Amino acid sequence: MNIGTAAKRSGLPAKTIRYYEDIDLIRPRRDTNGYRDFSDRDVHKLLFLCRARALGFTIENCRVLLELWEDQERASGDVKQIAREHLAVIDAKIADLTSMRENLSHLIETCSGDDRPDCPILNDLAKAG
Amino acid sequence: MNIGTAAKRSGLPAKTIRYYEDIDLIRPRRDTNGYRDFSDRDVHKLLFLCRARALGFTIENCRVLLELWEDQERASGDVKQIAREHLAVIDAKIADLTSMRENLSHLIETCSGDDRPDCPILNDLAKAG
DNA sequence: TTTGAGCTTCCAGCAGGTGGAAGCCCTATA
DNA sequence: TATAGGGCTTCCACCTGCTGGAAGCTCAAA
Repeated sequence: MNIGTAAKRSGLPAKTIRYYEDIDLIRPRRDTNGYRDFSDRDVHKLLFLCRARALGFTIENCRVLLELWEDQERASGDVKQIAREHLAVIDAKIADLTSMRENLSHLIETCSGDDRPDCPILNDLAKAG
Repeated sequence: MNIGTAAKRSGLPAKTIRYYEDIDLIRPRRDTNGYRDFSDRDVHKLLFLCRARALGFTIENCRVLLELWEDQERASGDVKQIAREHLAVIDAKIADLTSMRENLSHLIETCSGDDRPDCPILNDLAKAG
């Protein structure tokens, strides 16, 4: 099938699929006219990539996960290890954002938000270290 | 003062400070030898930027906030508006990450993580749409 | 045959920096 | 006074993960 069909079936934009080929995540065969020709297996891989990316795995994570997926002999422990490391990264990001959120919402609460110039948000950003 | 000193005082790497000059966030004057010469006010701005970035404001947000900070006449409502919009962005990111986290930690829980090949994490990533 | 959609490649750019090379400048020490 | 080092300068490339657009080919329908 052509890239447009593969895009529809996998949920990824054609541009992204070409990019994934560029960085060697997938290797669809080519028709005689030069068009990419995707097999069902290719689409399956693309779906895999789409889901893994939606879970926030990096491209390099995806590359390894895809290899593990294709390796009939792999141990599930290897996959779990990657997933756990990724979970730690997500947790760190959540913690980071939550602390930002608390700081910022506190600042917003203390700001009158009217047309007077005094503003605790700016004051805080500008305060001496 | 030289860029090294400004870097130490502001907590920003010298490279980042040069970049901020490049994109016109700051305009330190120059010594006759071509070296940047930072005033206390410049360092104050850099600290402001450092804090605002740590709160996750984009560079363009920072540009506006810095202008508002320098404008004695500005209304605190303008600042509050930017802050509130940014809070909404943070909340969306937290929601996103939290949902990822839940999916992933569920997958991890169901994975035995031993040396057998059967792995629910990969199965889920690969399942038919 | 012509139109229009879909495909190809390649080049550029987004955010927000970071790394490195080549080369000047300044100071301390031998 | 020569030299070694560290800090400064500019410029260019690279990072992640795409995305947009231009130029040009191919294909199917009218």
